[in-house]
Amino acid sequence: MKFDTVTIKDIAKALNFSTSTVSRALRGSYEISAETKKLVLEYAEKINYRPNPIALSLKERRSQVIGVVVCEIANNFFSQAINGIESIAYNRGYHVIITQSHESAEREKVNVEHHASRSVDGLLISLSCETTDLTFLKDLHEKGLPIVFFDRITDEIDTHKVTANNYMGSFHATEHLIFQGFKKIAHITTSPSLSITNERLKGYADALAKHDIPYNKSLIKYCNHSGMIRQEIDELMDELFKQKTKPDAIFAAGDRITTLCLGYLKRMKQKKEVGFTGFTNTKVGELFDPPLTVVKQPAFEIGQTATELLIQMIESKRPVTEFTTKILETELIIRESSLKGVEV
Amino acid sequence: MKFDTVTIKDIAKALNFSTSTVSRALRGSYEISAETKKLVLEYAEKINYRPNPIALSLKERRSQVIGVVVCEIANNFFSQAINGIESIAYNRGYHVIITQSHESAEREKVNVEHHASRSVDGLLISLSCETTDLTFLKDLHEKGLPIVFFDRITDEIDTHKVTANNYMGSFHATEHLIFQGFKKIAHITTSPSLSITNERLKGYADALAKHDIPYNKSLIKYCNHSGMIRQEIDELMDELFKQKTKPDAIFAAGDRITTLCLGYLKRMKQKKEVGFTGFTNTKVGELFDPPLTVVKQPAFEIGQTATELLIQMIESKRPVTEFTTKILETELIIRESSLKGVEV
DNA sequence: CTGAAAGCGCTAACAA
DNA sequence: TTGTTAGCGCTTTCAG
Repeated sequence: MKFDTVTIKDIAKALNFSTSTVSRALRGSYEISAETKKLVLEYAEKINYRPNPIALSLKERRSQVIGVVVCEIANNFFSQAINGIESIAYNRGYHVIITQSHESAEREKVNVEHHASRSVDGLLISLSCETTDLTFLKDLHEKGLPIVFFDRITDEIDTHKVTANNYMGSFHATEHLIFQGFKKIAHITTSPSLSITNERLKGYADALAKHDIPYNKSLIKYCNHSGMIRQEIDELMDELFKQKTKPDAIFAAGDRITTLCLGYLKRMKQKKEVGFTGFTNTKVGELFDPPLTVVKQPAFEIGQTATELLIQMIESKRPVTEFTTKILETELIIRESSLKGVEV
Repeated sequence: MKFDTVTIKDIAKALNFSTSTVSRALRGSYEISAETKKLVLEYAEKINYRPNPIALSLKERRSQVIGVVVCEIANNFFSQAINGIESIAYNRGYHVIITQSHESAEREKVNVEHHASRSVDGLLISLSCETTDLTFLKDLHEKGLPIVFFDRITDEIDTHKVTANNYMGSFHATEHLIFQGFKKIAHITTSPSLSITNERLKGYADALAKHDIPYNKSLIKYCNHSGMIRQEIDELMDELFKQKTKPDAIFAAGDRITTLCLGYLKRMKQKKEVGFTGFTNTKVGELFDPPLTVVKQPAFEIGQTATELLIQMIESKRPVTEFTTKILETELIIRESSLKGVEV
């Protein structure tokens, strides 16, 4: 607490014990007489004593805090993942504090280092799309800070990772569009620097290949800001619809991108003509016009799994050296936006 | 940092100074020779020294951290408000850490006290709908912790408050429905314990009164969980449509409630018949079927304003005793969902 | 079973 | 200008 809070010292003084005795009584140390323990506990209760976690962190280098860094909480995937994180963490006695990078590499670094310097016990991170230099994370990792990557992961650091099966999610979504008869499927995706981008691109490409549809580079558009900036999407879409091979369907690779693309199509009155599906965890896909076909990620479970792995690392007696990468399956929810020739 | 980090002591040892000299040099104290300062600064840079904020907090009782407590980040209003908060805070050199109460009074208390005990410099809070006992906040406030309430505020604590003009927002929305010819306007709202609930209810009631429409209690439904639980909404809606006075329009008072009500109407195939408007900051209202009429709150600005006031309190030399309550105007965005007799 | 004392990293009052 | 010392709240050897 910040202001004139009761400390262990106050208890000691009032009860005429030493601070160490009080400390021991409070932590339920066995080497203390039942009577003293009772006395201390009761008095502490009475004056509403609360241990100071800052002092504890300084001493113990433990905080019972898990730091989370995501690009943006105003994103259905991440807010759901965070709920998964909290659901596990709180049950295991950890606090969760959340920070946003806003897709800025610099902000991400600042957040991570701030977490570390405030002694979080572990870090859960999904990388920003601007991030290229991972040394700040490597350093922390080498110093022994438990880190689990989720969603946007990296090969450069050897630790636990949890992500959706982006490859298969993308493959199925693309194949679904192909089954519907679409032939010129554009893929609007996130920054090429991200793991998810490549996984999804590969799924898309493999689905095309399987069905002998030529892979047309001009139908692939990267958003370097992953949908943070509307103008970027508008420009990409403009290009897309101005070039000679115009798409007959769009497959968007992210929550924000999906919404922005839809907005664009709506404004251009193309919503009904162009087949559409996207990676998004929105809960209101069925309320859209037309109802939205989506690739839904198990966001909550991803958050949970990442947190379980992290806590496992944190609480492990000896350094963990065996790491897993968990891949959770996505779900393709088919609604009208991807059905060919259906008028609502 | 957590593990074998360089401390001021290391620098002192290496350079053969005392720790205090190093400390002073680092903080740019004037009472230090230019040469020493240069030496220290350079060495610190070289070995990548980072001050330990935990130690600082313990000592200084300052942390350059602002704690935020909201019920839920998976809510357009709150995620936008948080972006407003961060936009100001980071420019002023504060870190922002976010926690969620999930509308649980207990969790809220835990989060608040955790923030306080980790020495946040100030607190930004929007109350959970379950909260009735505010003593934990009063205590902290009396001890001098700067607190600013936003959105869901309270009369019980005298401090700065920032909220939308819920009364007028609600009044205009209701009047708009009346202008459209709706006569049996149901109001689905949040928990009666919340400030916003009453403000919105009053706006609704006054709009009815102004147009001589009887206020019918059976058309008012409270969600005690503010839309966290779908079943609650479904039951309310069932009741609403089973009673003798069935609503011809619905006015929903929150982001989650809005979506859940819409989902219900959709499933009941009532979407086109029943007029609809709701408080929500969704960015995709126009993509809905039908496009959604909304009361939009200046969430970003609310976050910004609250943060400015908070930092002002934090940095004020003497205790602030004059408090303001800022009320920011909402915006009614009219789309088809509230237009009578329009078929899309 | 309990107390004294040191120390986590840092700052600041006091001395020199 | 610099060093010494105490102390923020707590835990933990080491003695008793």
